[in-house]
Amino acid sequence: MDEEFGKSEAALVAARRESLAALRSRGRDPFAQTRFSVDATAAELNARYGFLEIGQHAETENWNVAGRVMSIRTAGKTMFVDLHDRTGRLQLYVRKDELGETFADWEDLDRGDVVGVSGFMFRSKKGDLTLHVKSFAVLSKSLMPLPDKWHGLQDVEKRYRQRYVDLIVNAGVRDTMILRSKIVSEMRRFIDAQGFYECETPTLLHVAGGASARPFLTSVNALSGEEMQLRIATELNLKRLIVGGLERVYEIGRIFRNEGIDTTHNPEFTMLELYAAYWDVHDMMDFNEALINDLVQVVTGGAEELLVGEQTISFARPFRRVAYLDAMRDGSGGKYTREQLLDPSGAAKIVEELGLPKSPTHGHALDKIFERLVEPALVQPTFVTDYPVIISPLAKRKAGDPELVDRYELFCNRMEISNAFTELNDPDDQRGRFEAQARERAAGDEEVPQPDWDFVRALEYGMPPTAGIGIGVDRLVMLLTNNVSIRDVLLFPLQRQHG
RNA sequence: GCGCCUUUAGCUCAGUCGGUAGAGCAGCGGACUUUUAAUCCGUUGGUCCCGGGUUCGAGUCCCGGAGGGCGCACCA
Repeated sequence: MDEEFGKSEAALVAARRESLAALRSRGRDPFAQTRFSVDATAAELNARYGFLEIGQHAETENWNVAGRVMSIRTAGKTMFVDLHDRTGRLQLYVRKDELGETFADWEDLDRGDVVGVSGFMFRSKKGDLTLHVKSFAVLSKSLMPLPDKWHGLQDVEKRYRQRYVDLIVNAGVRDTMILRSKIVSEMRRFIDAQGFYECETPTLLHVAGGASARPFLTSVNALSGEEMQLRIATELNLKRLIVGGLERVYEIGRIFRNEGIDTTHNPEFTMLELYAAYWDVHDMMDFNEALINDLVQVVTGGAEELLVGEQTISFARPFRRVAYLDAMRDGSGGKYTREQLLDPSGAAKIVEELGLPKSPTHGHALDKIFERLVEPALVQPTFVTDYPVIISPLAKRKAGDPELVDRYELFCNRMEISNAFTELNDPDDQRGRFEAQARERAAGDEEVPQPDWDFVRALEYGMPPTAGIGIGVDRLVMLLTNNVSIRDVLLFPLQRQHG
């Protein structure tokens, strides 16, 4: 029969189909309707029976556990099986003299099959807590061969394209994704405790604004094919809700930017944006510090330090603070002054001196200079404050220093983690800045968003003084889970269609 | 978009100077009533990413292409 398949993967699948047929012939259809009542997880049983000594049994207590068979070790008329569920591993022990004819069903199980087992706990001779199986059900059949039991799945391409296989065999990936879920849920808990409303704003917009990025384009059949864009930020709609009087709002949502893909960028990513009426940028800094500190403690079980790569990063409060222009000055050994940096031709000259590619705009030049001179040193959490207004079109000017705004970015491990400011609520100033953007766009810079004039109208109704923040959730998770690529914290990172 | 690296059995990987494809695991058959990368004996399994070229002969060298990774560019 095997000859009919010829190819080795097909032969492996054929062998599994044969054991499927064998199970069915004995009335054990893995795909039949079966309701198996699970009453314990691997982790629960391992914790609960930690007291058992070698050879000791807890025969009077019966447990029902379900999971995937990940290793089968036969020893004559007994078997040891590793069962994996979402909480971890549990060893099973099976004896032919107890199961009789149904022992044959165990012999037809393959690595990867899903079973439900009932039995009692004991500690084996080698000291492993083990479930002694009294009865069982085959709950699903795995027809595909699994990767190497020891090396797991290493092929990066296959790991991303077939994440389900990666999750089955690579425990670290599962741990990271579960930790991500815990981080996001703790984020919600922390925010909700301060009276914020979680809001859902549209993903499909006529004008994607609130950031500078190329949007994805689509069209709506029900509106005669009207052109629409996927959002590049949630900012403008959340601020409309502040105008509407909700006062404390946030959204943890998917953002889409039609730009490059690399270790810190995926075209769709998750952003937390949060707005609080009657807060200013300093309130937001306190909030930000407390939130990050809390998340670090949740991840570490109470510590305020994280090992990221080779570095230990301390999240003890307060975080370091440095003003944007001061950081540039210090990063250049005192050479580059505020006057030079805030002058478009002065900044262009610095770009040239540093050997950076020529920048199309003053704002772009400042970013490049900052990236070169300051960012590499921002390993410990640092608030960079007092950004120039020219790179902050939605932030309020500093009192007494209108070239700067009340804004900060939080950097950690050389990555931007959050961006926050006191929101611009003067509609005339906002209109002026949008008009300036419209001119840049007309001059050919496609990254600059189209102005959202209705947003100006909303401000004309009166927005309370407000502070807002955006936090890149994926990058924060990278930091908290010690991963260097955004793909390793995304379940399904974008990949080119199969070639 | 550019540069570098990479692609060999289901998985993890070797493959020398260009000489006709290897291992471990998994699978299959067998032994074993406390194993845990179980062990022991036997054994199946290949579009060497794709397409050209050079050569008596290409997994190996050359050209083109595809997928993936990293870096650069882009990403306030």
